Amino acid sequence: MSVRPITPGSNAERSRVYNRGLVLEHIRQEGVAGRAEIARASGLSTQAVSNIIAELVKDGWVYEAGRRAGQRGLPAVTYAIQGKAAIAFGVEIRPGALLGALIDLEGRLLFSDRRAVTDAAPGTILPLAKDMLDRALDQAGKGRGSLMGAGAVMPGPFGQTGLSGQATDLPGWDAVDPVQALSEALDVPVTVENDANAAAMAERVSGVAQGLSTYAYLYFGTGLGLGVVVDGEIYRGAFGNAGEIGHIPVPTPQGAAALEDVASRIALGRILAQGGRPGDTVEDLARAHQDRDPIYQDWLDQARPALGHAVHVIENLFDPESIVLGGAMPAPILAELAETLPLPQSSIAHRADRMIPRVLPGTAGRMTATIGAAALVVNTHLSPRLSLGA
Amino acid sequence: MSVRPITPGSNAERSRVYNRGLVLEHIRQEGVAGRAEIARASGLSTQAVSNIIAELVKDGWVYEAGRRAGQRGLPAVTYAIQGKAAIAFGVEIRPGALLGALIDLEGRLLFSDRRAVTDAAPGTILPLAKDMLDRALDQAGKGRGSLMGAGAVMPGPFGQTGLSGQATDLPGWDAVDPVQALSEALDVPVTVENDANAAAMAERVSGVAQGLSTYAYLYFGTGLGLGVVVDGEIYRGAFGNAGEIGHIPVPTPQGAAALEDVASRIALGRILAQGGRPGDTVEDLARAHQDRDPIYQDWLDQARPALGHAVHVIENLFDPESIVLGGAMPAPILAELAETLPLPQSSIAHRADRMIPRVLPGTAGRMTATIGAAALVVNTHLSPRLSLGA
DNA sequence: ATTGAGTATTCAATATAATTGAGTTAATTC
DNA sequence: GAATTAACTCAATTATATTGAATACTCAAT
Repeated sequence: MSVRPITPGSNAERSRVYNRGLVLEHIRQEGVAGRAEIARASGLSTQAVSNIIAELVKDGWVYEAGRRAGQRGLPAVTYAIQGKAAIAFGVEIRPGALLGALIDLEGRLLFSDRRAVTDAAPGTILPLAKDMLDRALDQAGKGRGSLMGAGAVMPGPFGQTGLSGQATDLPGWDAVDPVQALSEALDVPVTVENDANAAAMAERVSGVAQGLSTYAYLYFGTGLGLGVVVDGEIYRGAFGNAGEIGHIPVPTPQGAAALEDVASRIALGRILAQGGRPGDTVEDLARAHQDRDPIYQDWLDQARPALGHAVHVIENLFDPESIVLGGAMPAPILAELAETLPLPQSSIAHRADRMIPRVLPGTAGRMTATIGAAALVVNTHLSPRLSLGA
Repeated sequence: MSVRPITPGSNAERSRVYNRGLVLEHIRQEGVAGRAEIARASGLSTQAVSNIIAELVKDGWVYEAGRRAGQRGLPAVTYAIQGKAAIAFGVEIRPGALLGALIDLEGRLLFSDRRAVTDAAPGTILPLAKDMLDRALDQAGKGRGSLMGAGAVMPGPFGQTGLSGQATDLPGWDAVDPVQALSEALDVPVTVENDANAAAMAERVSGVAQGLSTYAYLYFGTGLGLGVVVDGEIYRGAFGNAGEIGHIPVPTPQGAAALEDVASRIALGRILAQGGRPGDTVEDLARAHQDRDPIYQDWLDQARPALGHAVHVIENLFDPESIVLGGAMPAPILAELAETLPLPQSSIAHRADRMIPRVLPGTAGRMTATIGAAALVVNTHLSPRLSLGA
């Protein structure tokens, strides 16, 4: 607020970055594309597209992918993205562990690792992260030249606007600017995000949301988070804290309760523990699901209407193309939820001409957010927005 | 979906439009501003800002507003917006009436009118609208040269993406493309929006949201709508139907009910009618409020927690700077609601360092959306986004 | 009063990248 | 085989932003 962020003006160079992103975005969405086709889609002249493509070929980001036949006229030379041309690193910092992942332009996972830590203070984490990046590059056989940057996932809230105020869950990080600390330690530009937003990006770069540009992601992590992607860009709100869906009240037979007290991973783990079953790990939950444990069924019976309510609210307020369910939950549970959620008929999303399912199961597992951290970087290059001054 | 909107590429001319908008936006927010200051805020060179200012002065959009003293160095020449340099027309098409408004760059109302119609079909409305525009220009003493464009408010949903599907509430408009029909009839570029979004813009151009760029607007119209403005731009969602807050379920003592069945203008009118009081017009409601009619009190008792719940959801999902209450409700009722709404403590918006109230009373009255229609046009010129291809 | 530092501004030259228009190539259709 | 259509290239032009040098004005220190 008080510190107004510089809204960057445009000039020739920034236009080029932006237009280059448009070209890449189009190629990615179509798989292969010709120059004239890209020109029509972007409103640029064919000459401009030609120049940009030439630059991209020179940089190795795209390659010639044959000619398109069938039509009249000169067959178009098509181009495709050279995934391995560029890579991005992602780290996830949690109280008990440091996770890392390396992906390429097409979202392929080249490396992943997990290190347990007893102390997540910057002094411990930063050198570990640098180490992990070096090993990742080494193992993937890549040099720093092709590294676009790094993303980091940390428990929020962190002050997007400089005014943090609230304490983070990570001891020792209150006084530290994570972006600066990580940029220096890793020696690359760093983006910091919360888990739900990062996971949402993972789905766009390599997962089930590849064809989508405006969608929501319900993330099962510690609690329940909502990542919203609008036109290929993460929606953060005025203070960077949008998507706090875990605390919204949902109706239950016992009266209103917070969504994440009813429908989260923690909620399931808790009632399993109350019933004398193990419920701490993803595997515990998977077993409860597979055995059709009556306690799991109890959770499902209360989680389903609660999540259905959440879907209703998300659909009516955000009007997304679809809602993805993902995160630290066993894949079969996500699939079951996605298939059997009670979807309100009265929602604006309930339509006959709908092509995409209203709810989609996304990537499951503990690495989702970590991969998402790396996906953040890929996304800025593949669908840039001028307003971000990328 | 199938029809991908052309994401326009950037070039020198579009950059200029965009940068020109940045300059205007800065001047508007500051009241008066010097060139070097604008250059710092926008990242543009002072020379670029100088050129843009020269152009704006030539066009009459800004004027020299004295020199800034007090500092060291050469006193900066400051500039301010010449409100009367450009105007915008807004129309609101309803089943029973046609409303029109003319505002200038600074949001001042130059003309407003209301014509009752028995038939809202295009054949009736279009000539009437043209007539109203001509009279508006005449009465304000303005020529068409200073008219930037027109905005129109209609009952949605209309297919942003070409696929309408759902019937509109306006008979005769199903088969017509409103943008094209109105553009031809009025002979200016036309933007079409729903009432809540338009009203939200009215608040930004001339109302209580002038300093805000990301906020939400709860619009009391027929039912209850939500307009969301993100970074100065209307949030529409993937299919143009975002903000349908009226149908989301809220807890009541009698179980869950749709928000607009509990807290809307219609709901108040209905229970007043059930109690034998008149409740059709805004004046009826104002009287019930002023007399502290027990039926009004009943409505208030159920509307307050329901709206409080809505505020909670909006705050946690959108994280706005503030939420504005406005529309076809008597101003005293809006003020009472804004003051006495139960605001959840658990929301991310509940913070010590907050400068702006969480809930603000906005413009009341039946013309809000009509003025908003005109405000849409002003806003595109005063805070353009390159992605919109303005 | 004089000097120096700091800020705003202008002028002229340069740079970047997009557009335009004419011409070329290669396929399909008639 | 000619006409048509579509993709593409080349060279020239254009729009706009940036850069660097020079100038103007004011406050503060000497």
